Amino acid sequence: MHEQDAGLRVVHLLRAVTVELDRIGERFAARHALHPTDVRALICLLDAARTGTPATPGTLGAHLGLNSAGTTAVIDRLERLGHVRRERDTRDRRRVLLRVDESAVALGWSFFGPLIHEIVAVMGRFDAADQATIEGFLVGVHEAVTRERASREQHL
Amino acid sequence: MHEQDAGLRVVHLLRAVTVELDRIGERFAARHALHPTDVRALICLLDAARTGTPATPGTLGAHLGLNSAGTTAVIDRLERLGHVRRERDTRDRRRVLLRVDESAVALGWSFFGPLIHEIVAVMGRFDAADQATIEGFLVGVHEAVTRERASREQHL
DNA sequence: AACAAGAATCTCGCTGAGCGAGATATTGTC
DNA sequence: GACAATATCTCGCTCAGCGAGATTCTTGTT
Repeated sequence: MHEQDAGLRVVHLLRAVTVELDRIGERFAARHALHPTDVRALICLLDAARTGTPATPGTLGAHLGLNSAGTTAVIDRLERLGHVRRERDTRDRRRVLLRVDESAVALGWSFFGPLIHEIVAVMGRFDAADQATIEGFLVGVHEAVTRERASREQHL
Repeated sequence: MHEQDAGLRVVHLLRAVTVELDRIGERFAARHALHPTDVRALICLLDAARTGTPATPGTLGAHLGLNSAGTTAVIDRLERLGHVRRERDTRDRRRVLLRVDESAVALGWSFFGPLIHEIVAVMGRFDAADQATIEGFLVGVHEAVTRERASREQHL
């Protein structure tokens, strides 16, 4: 069993996991009258809420790769469903702050909860040293993939 | 450092990697006048070609989660760009076989090549035992995630 | 203070991806 | 040969997202 073979298998596995996660996201979207983009937006907003970063249409659009018109449309849809509220920033009154509602948080947990549980269970099969190895590998892959993307965006 | 913390961090890492891979796919699509769906279709067709499975509009549509009309549109676009050819199956003349062109294979390598190289490099930092651990973990995650998706599709 | 330049968001009209319904061609079954 | 099943395609429609520009507010300059 050569290292390179293991590398190729791992690439395939990562891709397969990615595909499955995407599909789950799509299913989830369909079940809640959302579009895949809306789910991505919700995840982004929940992340921001969790880390305390203020979210605005501008930051959201940048994360999603949408222009301002598309971003407005996403927020309109989420607001109509009651997952998000628009609030004028009192400091800089050009800006709009996006507040996620309780329903959005609950929605997020119903999406990620079972997934987190499953993966924590898989991790539970390994001892502490192996867990550290796995985490180190994923950190490495994340860095490598992020670097790859950055270099591709550069010579655009 | 509790196991559960490691589990959560790993979940976040996997999600981050997924997001990055998706973005790379989108960039790649934009650079080659393709839509994200077209890239997914190409990957699907290349996989089929590699494993020798005959690809048809029906199987492709099923993999992509599109209906027949949408599938026809995807194939039209790929055919117009010269990446795919339609060929009537001589056995069952209702069916159309999808043949990927050389250009599509080259396109696939230009997409995956650097990514594979990066990840193989990350794997190279670990010894054989750790590589086996990593692979085992990813297999476990893949199974878990696939099971999750299946159970969600079930009670639809 | 008045004004220009810039920033954040929204509105309008349009293109095109993907859907539903139905048409067309081919195959296996009775 | 009539008929249901299967594979693909056509047509018309909806709506996500884009480009261009309008609107509202802020900041720096004079």
